Amino acid sequence: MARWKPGAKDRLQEAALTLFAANGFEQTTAAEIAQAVGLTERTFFRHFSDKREVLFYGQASFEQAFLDGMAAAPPQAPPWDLVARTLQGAATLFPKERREHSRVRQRVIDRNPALQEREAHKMSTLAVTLVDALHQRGIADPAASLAAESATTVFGIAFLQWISAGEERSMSTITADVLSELQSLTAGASPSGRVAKHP
Amino acid sequence: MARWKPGAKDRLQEAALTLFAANGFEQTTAAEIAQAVGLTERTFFRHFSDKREVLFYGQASFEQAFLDGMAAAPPQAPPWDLVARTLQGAATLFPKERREHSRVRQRVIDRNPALQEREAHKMSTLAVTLVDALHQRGIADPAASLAAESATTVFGIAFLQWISAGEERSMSTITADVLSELQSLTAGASPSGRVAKHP
DNA sequence: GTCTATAGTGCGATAGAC
DNA sequence: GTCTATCGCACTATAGAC
Repeated sequence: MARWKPGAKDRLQEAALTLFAANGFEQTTAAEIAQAVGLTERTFFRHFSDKREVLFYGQASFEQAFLDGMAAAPPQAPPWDLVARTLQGAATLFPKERREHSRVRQRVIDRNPALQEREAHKMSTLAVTLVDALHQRGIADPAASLAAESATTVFGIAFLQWISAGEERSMSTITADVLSELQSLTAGASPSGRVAKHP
Repeated sequence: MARWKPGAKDRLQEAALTLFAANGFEQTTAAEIAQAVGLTERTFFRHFSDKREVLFYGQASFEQAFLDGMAAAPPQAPPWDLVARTLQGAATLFPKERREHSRVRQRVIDRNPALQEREAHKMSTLAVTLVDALHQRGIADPAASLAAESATTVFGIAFLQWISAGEERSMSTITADVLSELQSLTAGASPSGRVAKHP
């Protein structure tokens, strides 16, 4: 038996989500989270540079899924195709089994502005990563920036739909739908007669 | 003469920007900012709920300019027209005279992740405000969300261009350009032969 | 692992404006 | 007298330095 159980980071993350969901983010101290898994506050901050990060670590593999999707496109693919591919890559991160976990996590974030800030920042960090990848494919600005931001926008809207109550469709189905809605929107008219009709 | 000079909030903001630009955000304490204008740390936090907020207060009037632009559109205007109008409203906030101030502020933000988080959050707050306004015009989701996010995306990209070195065009010219680029992008091909050509 | 600075909060006191 | 801006002090948690 090892002196320390492995996976301290994952256990801290799990305990943190549970405590945040039960008692709220601000009401939970870093020391409490650490104690819950038999570690000290100091160790918590060794794994996570700040308290919020415990809910967001894993950004690298998150971004990689988007990049892998983009990489699956042919070299000369136009930007709009790359957006679609990128979203297909992202969808692989969200299989059915993760839906409930995602809902819990989102509920915690929704109740705390500091966590919303971090989430917004992680999305804009993702956009920067995607812009770089698009530049490397020879896409110039502002097309590259617009494509990258459109991808994160569509992803964000699709994700909220995916975790909404009663939603059954897969993430990849939803991202494709939202993406085509964006295309319709910019063409000057929404599909399904949605334009300017009062509800 | 009054015991307290009026406009303490504005004076704190001005002093904060100067100190942040000179010494960096983290190296500047709230107490230093307060002292610089003859107040105490406690008073600083009475005006600003947290240290970052000193660079972001004024969000309400910022958002109002977007809403005013949207309000100038006819009642049955399609979402895409509303995006364009919203951006025209936003552009009124950025006359030539503000360009240099915006550059200084942005340089401070660019050098600090915590400030980038706040900025990202303020943009997503703006998007929520715009979604509400679109809903009130009878635009349904996901069109409303996509239109709101597209507006903030175009604004953000246009703003960075507006403050870039050597840029002379007005904000409203740039937002219009970026918006039409987005339209071209979603149509499947970028203008000016930019697609998939290596630089 | 310990020590410390800073952010940020709560509450009571004070000093004018009205 | 009321109202509001400020101050002063005690306090906790975060986060980084040593």
